Amino acid sequence: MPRRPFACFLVKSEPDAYSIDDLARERRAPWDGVRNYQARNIMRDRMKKGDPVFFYHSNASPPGLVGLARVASAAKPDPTQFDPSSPAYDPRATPDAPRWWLVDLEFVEKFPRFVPLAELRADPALDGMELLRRGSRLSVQEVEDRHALRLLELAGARSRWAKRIRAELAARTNA
DNA sequence: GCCAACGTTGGC
DNA sequence: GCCAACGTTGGC
Repeated sequence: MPRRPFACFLVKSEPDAYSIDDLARERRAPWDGVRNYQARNIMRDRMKKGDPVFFYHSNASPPGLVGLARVASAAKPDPTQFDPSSPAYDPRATPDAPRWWLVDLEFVEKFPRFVPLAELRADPALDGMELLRRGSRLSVQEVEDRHALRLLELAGARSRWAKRIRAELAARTNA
């Protein structure tokens, strides 16, 4: 039984709250505190262990694409929803009926080239990306193959794993 | 700091 | 089910 082909994703984070450097330091982190149903559904239903995840800095100056991570776990309940001392506490959730889900992310690389939002917007190859939609606020998004391939090119991704992903995306996109 | 766009809540 | 009010996101 062949493994499902990977799908690509993107997460946004405000670097003041949690940056790519934080993930680089921690190596691996639960992507907790997400309180949007669409974003939850993507983590719970779409992300699989081993999928590539682009890391984007929002509310930064300038905002832009900074690195690459990888889904490192299956989806599981977000423990912060049960913790009254957490800002992400949700009194409606119970361990028997969790409302919010997360996956763990692991650090892969900080890109050699930071790609500012303005450059992403100016690139015709990225037309149609969720991130670039007017008024888009979704903090966990799926990324189409052709867009993922372009992002890896623009950022000059150089990790061995990124190169493998890139080759596979190129093959898939041409198929 | 401003403000447009968005998602959620809650009255009806 | 509608929709106004509200809080949040995030670019600029």
